[in-house]
Amino acid sequence: MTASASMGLLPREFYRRDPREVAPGLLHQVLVAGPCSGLIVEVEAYCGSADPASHTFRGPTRRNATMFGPPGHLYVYFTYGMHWCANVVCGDEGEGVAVLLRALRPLAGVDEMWRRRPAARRERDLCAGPARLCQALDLDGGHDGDDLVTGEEGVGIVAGDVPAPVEVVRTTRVGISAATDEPWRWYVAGDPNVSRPRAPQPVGPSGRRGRP
DNA sequence: ACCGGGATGTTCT
DNA sequence: GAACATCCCGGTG
Repeated sequence: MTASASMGLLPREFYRRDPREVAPGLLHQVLVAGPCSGLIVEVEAYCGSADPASHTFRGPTRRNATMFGPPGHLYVYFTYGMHWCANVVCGDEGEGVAVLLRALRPLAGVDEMWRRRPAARRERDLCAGPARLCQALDLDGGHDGDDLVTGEEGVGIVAGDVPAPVEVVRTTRVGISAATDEPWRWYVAGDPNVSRPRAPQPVGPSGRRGRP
């Protein structure tokens, strides 16, 4: 993959915006990684110094260097001692903002995804979750910093030939303990590949869940 | 379906 | 030393 425009790769300017704008715009675009690809159906925005849940909230570190770099690159990080997660760097260089890719609908290379994810039981489990999609598409620290615009390292995002989603749901983000009220998660309504159909409900004083 | 617990190690305070 | 942008498995209804 080397000829960006001819392959329909999204241009640098697409990413050079607030991640809360980019995130919903990524729904129904196609993430390509080597022989595999998937339709993006769930994303979250992380907003740098304005966002206590963002890796870049406290400034530059070794790990988050890519996120402070130019937009349109992949930021891949390791967590929980065993999982990788992939983001798309947004905004301008130095802002430290990005969009986390949380779920895909498998399109191409599905056999390869099954091989890499023996724990999956159904096709919709292959890429339903940020660490699952990285496992399925073989994204790890070796892809941190890869340029999605040139596609030179084999990863890119191309304009989907599927129409924009009919209905998009906006909720709070998943799996964080800070800024839990910010509605910076978007997913395609009704898509079975979404990792969690609902956002987690707040836990009340009784320890019980959900609605009073 | 929904829950709880364990795995596992890097990163930053 | 604590936290962690998670996942999987095995329990119970």
